[in-house]
Amino acid sequence: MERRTVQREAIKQVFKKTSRPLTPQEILERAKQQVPNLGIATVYRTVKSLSEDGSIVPVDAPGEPTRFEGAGKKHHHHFSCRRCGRMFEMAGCPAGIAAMVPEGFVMDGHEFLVYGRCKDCAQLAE
Amino acid sequence: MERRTVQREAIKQVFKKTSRPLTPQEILERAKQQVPNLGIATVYRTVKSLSEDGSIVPVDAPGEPTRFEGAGKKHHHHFSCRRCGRMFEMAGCPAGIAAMVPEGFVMDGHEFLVYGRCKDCAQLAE
DNA sequence: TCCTATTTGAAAACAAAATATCATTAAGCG
DNA sequence: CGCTTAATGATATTTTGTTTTCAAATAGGA
Repeated sequence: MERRTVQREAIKQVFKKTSRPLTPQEILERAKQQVPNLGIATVYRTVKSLSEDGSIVPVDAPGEPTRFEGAGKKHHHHFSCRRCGRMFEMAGCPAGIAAMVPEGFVMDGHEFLVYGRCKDCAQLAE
Repeated sequence: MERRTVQREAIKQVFKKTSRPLTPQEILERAKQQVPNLGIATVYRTVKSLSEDGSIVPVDAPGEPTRFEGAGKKHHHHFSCRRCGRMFEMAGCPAGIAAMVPEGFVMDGHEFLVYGRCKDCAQLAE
């Protein structure tokens, strides 16, 4: 059976407290506040099992490590900040997607990613 | 000065003949038809210089190697086939993007990727 | 044609994310 | 409280894409 450990609980808490998708490293940093000597291997193991049981979902972006966010959210997309590298949730979905699909092609999913500066970074000069 | 070699010319030809984005491996396979013992290192080197002089542009997708396509096309997006792994060009752009960006965030680009079956693969059973 | 600097191909090296290994720790049932 | 075994942490290993190295080949000016 799966044992309840402080490490696993700490990682679950991180997802409860954060709505934006997190990389394994970000998860590690946050969970370490509860379990200081937590190892990255445990993060990867836990993230894998949470992902398999469906409580979190992977969010992939080009050239970046896979991030994870809590499952069960409404369909949404993401904003990737070019300065701080963090990813944020964006409500809604653009229109007219189906019309773009070429004749004969069958769509079964889509991904939309906006790049720019997040609220914090937009105010900074450089 | 930059020398004109059969390898470089063969790689340039590949981009002239193909409109969809190609991975370095795909470029290698195609260019090998002209230059049989072409090496992958030369493909990477050439792709890098063509990319720097602006004649081709990188196309990134999550979890996949960077692809490249000829520059100077109209704004467009891509379709990624889940079965054969090839990526295709899709004309147009969805509407209502700006409205999705949260208050205070500044957008400077976006990426849109549709997944499914390409025309060839849509007809196949499995 | 000769010469030199650039380019090439093969293989080694590198980078970064993810997974595996293994001795140690500890969850939780009896 | 013991005991068994899953979970952990540190580290090694794997994986995959890309870059570097270096001897050999070659473009192209003299």
